Amino acid sequence: MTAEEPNRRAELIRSAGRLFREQGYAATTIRDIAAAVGMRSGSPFYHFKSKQEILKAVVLEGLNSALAGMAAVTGEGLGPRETFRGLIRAHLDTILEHGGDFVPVLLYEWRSLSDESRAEIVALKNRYEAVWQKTLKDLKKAGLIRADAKLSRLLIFGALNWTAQWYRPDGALSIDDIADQTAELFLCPGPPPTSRRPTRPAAS
Amino acid sequence: MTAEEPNRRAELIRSAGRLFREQGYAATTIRDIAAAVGMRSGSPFYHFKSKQEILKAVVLEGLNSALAGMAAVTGEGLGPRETFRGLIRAHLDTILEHGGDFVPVLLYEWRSLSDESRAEIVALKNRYEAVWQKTLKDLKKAGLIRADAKLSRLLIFGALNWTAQWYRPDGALSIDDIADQTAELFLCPGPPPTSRRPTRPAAS
DNA sequence: CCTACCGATCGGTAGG
DNA sequence: CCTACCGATCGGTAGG
Repeated sequence: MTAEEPNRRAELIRSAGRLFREQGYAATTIRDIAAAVGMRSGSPFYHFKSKQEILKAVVLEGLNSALAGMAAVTGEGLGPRETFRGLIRAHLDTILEHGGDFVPVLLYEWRSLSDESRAEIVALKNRYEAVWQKTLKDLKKAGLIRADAKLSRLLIFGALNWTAQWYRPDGALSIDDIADQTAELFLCPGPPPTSRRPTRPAAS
Repeated sequence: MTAEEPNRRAELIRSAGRLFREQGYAATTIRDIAAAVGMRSGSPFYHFKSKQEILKAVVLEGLNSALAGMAAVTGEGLGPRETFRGLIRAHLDTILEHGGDFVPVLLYEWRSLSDESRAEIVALKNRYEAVWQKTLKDLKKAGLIRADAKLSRLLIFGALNWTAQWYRPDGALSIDDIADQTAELFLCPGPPPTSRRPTRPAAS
């Protein structure tokens, strides 16, 4: 019995994530969440103090999986170019792979978090963005990226996060396709980092 | 008295747009909207049949202003390169300029629309996207764009729509800056359309 | 457009 | 984790 409790809690988080993503936080009732895991309306409060706590748990789940995916990339000791491509791929995986409801909830229900929850989340979010920012700054310093580092990050995040709205697993584009083309878009043209070619002066 | 009714209705739409954007549709009450324009809770129903109708009106407002901005660009008879840049600028204007609450509501409250409202909206949305798609196809055909036309549109929409989350009028980047750099990102490098240079074969 | 109100639903709790 | 329930709020309406 006690061994099952973490599972029930995890089930609630997973179901809540899906419902929050589909309907939004405010439009999802405790009764919806309870029914999705076969509980009665009062029972989720055995696992969570409030509806807000469920939202926070969902968002934390998304943030932690995003940070884990990121750590797997940065731990490989790759160069900035490969790190960049790996971060894109990891970001898309976190958002798009089956069960990827948590990060979209973070993105689109940010305003529904209580001030206290938001404060707790923001530190993790900053850590995530800081790693991206460092990678982009390195790329910019090496002349491998076209736009400004900070604007690049914001535009990339937008492009990637928006995939949650149109990506279909059975569509024409695989996650890898999207990752590759997004990376190429932001990187300066030219072959892999073997022969580095500095900026060519503009020919008249 | 009768001359003021359209104004009151427009006020309701504007206030509802702001509230929907800030709090989300489900979390905004009729009482919130009424209070924002100095009405009592029952009075908005004199102007709208239901809360859903208010949402539809807000979204239609956003879509129509987006289509108007687009028409102003395409009506100038510009080349594909300039049309592209103009569409980006118009899109950002619609989202970011003061009072730009309507389109973000469309983007983020899409799921809150009733099926009937959604069906009514989707035709306009398709028109908007079709113009973009045609411009991008022309650019691709002319070798002026890097990625695939359809993917380009989806990535651009993502990058542009995401600006609603971070753009600040008093920030370092103007709307023009963002428009310029986004356009340059997607366009093939090279000087303006005077001397067109075809794809250079990859040097070893 | 206001007053007064209704039925339904919702987050949350007590007590087991 | 269920039963039974409460207070509050919400979308919407009647009648003026």
